[in-house]
Amino acid sequence: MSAQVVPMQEGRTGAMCSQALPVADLSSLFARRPVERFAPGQPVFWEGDEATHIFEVADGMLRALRLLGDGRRIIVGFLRPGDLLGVSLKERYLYTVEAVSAVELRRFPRRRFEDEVARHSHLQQQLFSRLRDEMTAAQDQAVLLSRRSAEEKLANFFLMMRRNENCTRTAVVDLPMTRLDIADYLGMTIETVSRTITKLANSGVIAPPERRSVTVLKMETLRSLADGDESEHWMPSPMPRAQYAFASA
Amino acid sequence: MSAQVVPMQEGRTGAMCSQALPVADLSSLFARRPVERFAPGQPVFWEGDEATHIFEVADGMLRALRLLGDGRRIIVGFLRPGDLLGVSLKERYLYTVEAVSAVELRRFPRRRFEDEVARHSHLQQQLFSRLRDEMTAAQDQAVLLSRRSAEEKLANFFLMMRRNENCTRTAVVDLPMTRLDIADYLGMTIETVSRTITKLANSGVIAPPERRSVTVLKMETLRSLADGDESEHWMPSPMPRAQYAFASA
DNA sequence: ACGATATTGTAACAGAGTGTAACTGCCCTT
DNA sequence: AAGGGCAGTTACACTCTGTTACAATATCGT
Repeated sequence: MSAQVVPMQEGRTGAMCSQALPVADLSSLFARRPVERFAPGQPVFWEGDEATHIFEVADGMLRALRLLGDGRRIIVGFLRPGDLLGVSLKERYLYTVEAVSAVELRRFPRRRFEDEVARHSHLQQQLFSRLRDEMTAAQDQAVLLSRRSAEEKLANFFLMMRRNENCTRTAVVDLPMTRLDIADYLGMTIETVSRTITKLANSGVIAPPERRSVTVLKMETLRSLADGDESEHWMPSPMPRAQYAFASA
Repeated sequence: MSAQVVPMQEGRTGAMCSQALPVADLSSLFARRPVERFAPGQPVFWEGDEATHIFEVADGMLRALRLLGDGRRIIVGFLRPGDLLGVSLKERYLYTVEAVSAVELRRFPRRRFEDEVARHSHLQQQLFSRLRDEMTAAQDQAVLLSRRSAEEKLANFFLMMRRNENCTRTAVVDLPMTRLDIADYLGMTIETVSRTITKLANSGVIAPPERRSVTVLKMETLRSLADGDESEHWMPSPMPRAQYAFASA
């Protein structure tokens, strides 16, 4: 997930990590910047603020959220180390970002960031790639929100949060955020989150609820609950298909 | 809306529309391409197909959709003249695109498109701008889907579809798509769509339901129903705000 | 023009999810 | 150790939406 905010995935794949070259990749832009620390709950910037900086998450987790007029809150994504904040934005930030756990960030001036990117085509590629990932994540979230039951939503959520973790049959998934955060991300209420977690625990898919983590007991069952989406992760597609059209009606 | 698919907005704003310069803007790449026609219901490409071309909508309306394993269908956006299809994609298209009404498209090979964009920085700017719009739209859709009632969703939908139209107090909004399309876009069922439209008609906000259009009688009321989002379209933001952080806990 | 089919509208019912509120457990303060 | 505050859970009544079924209407093909 890390919806709106450019997941890293590949990032620096190890190896040539020295800063020999001036700008090896997007992350290296941030490498020499000082670390800024944010306490849990503390805001980094607000929706509507002038977008002066791009941030890279060095450590911890953050939430990106939007507020509706009547106070309803929507979390559009959670951010983790390696993610960038603020790339996809125009003159103003689209959402508020707050620290969930203790967070370390590095910031880079937006103008200079754009200059650097414009100057180096390989950075451009990377940026486009990140934007595409971000788009995909945003779309996936839309799909998740539109046509899925509480159980499916949570199953998906646990799997998304499991990213990084080893893919064993059982796993402990870290949940630094509160139930309210989860609810606002999945478009439900904290009560439904609680009830559903309890239900999953009763059916033995996960261990009895802990405060800040979930222990998955039956990974496969969880996967099947989460499924429905991902329909089938796209094999070449066997059938030939009409591609061009004849005008009619 | 036009969710995932890069709304145009500015596009060619009239004036210097001749193709004097080699590549004035993104649209001009498509200008000399032959028009392809698609009949209503006809697919342009499928989710998972290799992304070989970028398309520009010349006329008509299309829907971009994704299918879930169990047959559930999610429409991630509707496309209108000036919109581009396929820009945000990786090697494969993320969604299926089908014609809603009779459609005219122009296509451009993706490789060449990317070359052109990489070569001209002003095209890059435009492409980034479109991607940002697309992101915003995707996020707005997520917000719409997550925390809104049937009535709010439809009110929003009508307003989105009214784009272009003159902003008078009453207006006829074209709805080329079926109720099922609307339902799958808003994450509800056709019955709920029907009921809600009837309700809006009974309360005098819109005229009695017509098949392929809606006549808005009380634009302001519709706006207030749709509101809640858009919280306040961002005035400079009055209060000073802590921006940096002290580590703690 | 006519009938078949698809789309849309209406109604009754069931179920999932919500909201309120009470209750538990935990952590922190005093 | 007692008290307050907060996050989380649970229970219950209620609401909204989905489901199912059927009627009405439009669309299409012959």
